[in-house]
Amino acid sequence: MEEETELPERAPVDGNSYSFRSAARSGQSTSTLVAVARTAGVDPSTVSRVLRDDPAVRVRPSTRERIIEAAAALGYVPNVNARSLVLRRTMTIGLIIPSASNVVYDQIIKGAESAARAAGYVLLLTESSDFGAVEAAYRELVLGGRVDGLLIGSGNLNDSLPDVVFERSGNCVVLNRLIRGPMPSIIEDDERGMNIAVARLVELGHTRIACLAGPADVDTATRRLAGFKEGMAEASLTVGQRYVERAAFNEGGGYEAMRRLLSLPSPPTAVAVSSVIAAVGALAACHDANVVVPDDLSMIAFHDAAIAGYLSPPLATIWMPLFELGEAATKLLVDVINGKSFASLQRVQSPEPRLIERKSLAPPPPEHNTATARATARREPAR
Amino acid sequence: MEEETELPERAPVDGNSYSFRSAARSGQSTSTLVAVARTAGVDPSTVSRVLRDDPAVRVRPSTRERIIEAAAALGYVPNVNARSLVLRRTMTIGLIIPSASNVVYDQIIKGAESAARAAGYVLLLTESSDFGAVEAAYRELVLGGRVDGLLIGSGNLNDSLPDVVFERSGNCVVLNRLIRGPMPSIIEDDERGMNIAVARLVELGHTRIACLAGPADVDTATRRLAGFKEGMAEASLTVGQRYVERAAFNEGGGYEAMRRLLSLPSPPTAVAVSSVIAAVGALAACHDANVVVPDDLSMIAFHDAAIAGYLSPPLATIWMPLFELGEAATKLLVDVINGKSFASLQRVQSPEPRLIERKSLAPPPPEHNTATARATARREPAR
DNA sequence: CTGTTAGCGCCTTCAG
DNA sequence: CTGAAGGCGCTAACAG
Repeated sequence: MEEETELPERAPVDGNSYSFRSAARSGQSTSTLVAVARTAGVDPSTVSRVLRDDPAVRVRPSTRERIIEAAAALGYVPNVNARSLVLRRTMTIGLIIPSASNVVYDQIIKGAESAARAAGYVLLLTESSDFGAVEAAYRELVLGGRVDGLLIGSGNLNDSLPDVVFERSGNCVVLNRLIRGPMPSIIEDDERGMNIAVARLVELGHTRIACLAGPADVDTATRRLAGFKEGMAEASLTVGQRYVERAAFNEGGGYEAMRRLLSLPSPPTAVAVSSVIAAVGALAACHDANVVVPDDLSMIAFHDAAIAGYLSPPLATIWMPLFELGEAATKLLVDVINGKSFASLQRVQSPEPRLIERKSLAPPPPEHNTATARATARREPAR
Repeated sequence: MEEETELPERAPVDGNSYSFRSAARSGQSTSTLVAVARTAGVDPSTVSRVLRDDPAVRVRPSTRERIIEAAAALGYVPNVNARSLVLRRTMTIGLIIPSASNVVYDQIIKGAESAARAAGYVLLLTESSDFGAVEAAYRELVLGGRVDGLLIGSGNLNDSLPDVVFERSGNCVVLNRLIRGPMPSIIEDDERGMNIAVARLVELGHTRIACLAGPADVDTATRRLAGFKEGMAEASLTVGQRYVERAAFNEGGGYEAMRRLLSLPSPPTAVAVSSVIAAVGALAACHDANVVVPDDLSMIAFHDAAIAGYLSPPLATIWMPLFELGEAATKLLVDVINGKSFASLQRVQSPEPRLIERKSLAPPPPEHNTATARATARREPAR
């Protein structure tokens, strides 16, 4: 079955230096509207109208055909810059996110791309994490006329949105972030998701439930924590003294925070983790401390991802409608761009968050077992 | 320590419908070159020259200052469409990749972005996995004049590169893929990386070494497999009958392939996995089959990523210069765009691939132990 | 129904 | 050293 596609075993490297200068060197299509018009024997404006399916024109079929043929023959592709210049719109939407390699943003991107395409727009992705970059992006992209609007998925609450953006405050939608001010913003029901997680842990019989929350300056983290507390209150449970840990949304953050929770005099029997990636680290901390999930500790994480099903044990998660968030944000932005009215704040409520049950969930261990396990755990050396 | 940033406990949703139409509705800066020229009392062309630091101009300082001030006061941002139209270059590079949420492409993107910025370009990211999309992207982006060139990181060997792209064959660089034809292409030394992995396993005393390779139509997978065989040959080891598994580069692929390897009559004592993500699945398969890594089986994966350090056990990897690949590809493309000569095929050779040692590596188990473990393993139920 | 004209905002020869 | 003029490729009123 080893059908190797033929390839030099070790391809020649840095060989033969070419220096071909392609015809289309400047990167632009060589044939223009006038070229097409000439070969079709009509006026450029007619070509423009026909090629754009301008409804306000009814050329005779033979002419239309001639034009289409000429365009095809010349490989004509309209120049978007010229078009944007006169139309004053680029049919491009900018999306600025902290990091593309993130299961969360991946789904958001796909949703945004889908909605953009449906509305006739293309997406221009930019990575950057702080609002300083947002300002730069706003200038370069929106003010520079490169895009018609901007989806902003970066930045945190403590940063203030750049003045330029606020002053003009047009053509922007903030995504997955709650922002004060006139700018429309669209988020998920993070509280609801966390409610569901806590409710499940309560249902299993847990009372000593911890929350491995995200950083204090990220509002999704704050809203998830609020949902956690809400869920605990609804179950008439108190949130333990040191049962709320703030940590970065990455493996290292989850690892360290989990270590702190496990070293508590009276550690939790369940933990709701604010992010799948942090949960990977949290699981690692459990392994290192000989704490068995779910026997000693139940774990559930916010946001579902393929990897969750392949951890040890497979990790229960809360699925959130991230694709739909990307879609909704894009639709909202398109409305903004077109001057339609819109709600200043929206939550994506459907499909509903749902629990993905996996093996990391179990009833709490009998009391004495737990104490013993933890005593052992605390003596384990650090990683 | 719970410094919650103030927020409505549950913010009002879908409330007050705005319909403000911002001043900059069309998304473009309102102030133009002529506006700046008027308020500065000079000619537009002078403003243009000063603002671009045209070396062929020495205005008197006072004039220059007046211009700069006027531009700042009006918040002037040049319109890139107009500029591109006349310059015939957009200073934008398109990057087309299968999926952004991939630790591999993440690093490539960051490298490309860095090099692009350094050369005065911005990156336009597009996600799509097949060459059909590449064709569409080439038309829309390159021929449409939206970008000056295209970095192509998608597609596989069995697809043929679209005719348009081949005919024009300008302003494109293929990245992480080996392509026949005139188009420049830049890759990593995948063979070398795999050599290192095999060498380490051999050094530990393994002889029954398997390769969990990627799909046959992806050339990186094929090159890694070639490196595997090369490494085995160098150690005078034979590659076992069924010791080469082809699987998708994802968790599920790794899981299934590993299951097949473990169910072999005489299973391997070590496995080199072609991708970290597949390795996550492979590890899960081991857990499910009660095969202990590294006691029963050593594992090493191609490409390093943060998550590798937080798996159970932490997974040894081969680090590859992916950031540098992105950088190099971008520099190459910039050369192509500028008509400079370039090598048709390049390999990124520095920094060198290196082994990241982690706990998934150990000497092979004593012979009889292994047999027993495997007999047990085969009786385990499927996940 | 089709051609004519006038720009969109900017850069770049040219004169002055 | 600065202003004037033309045009990049396209679309959108206008005429005809």
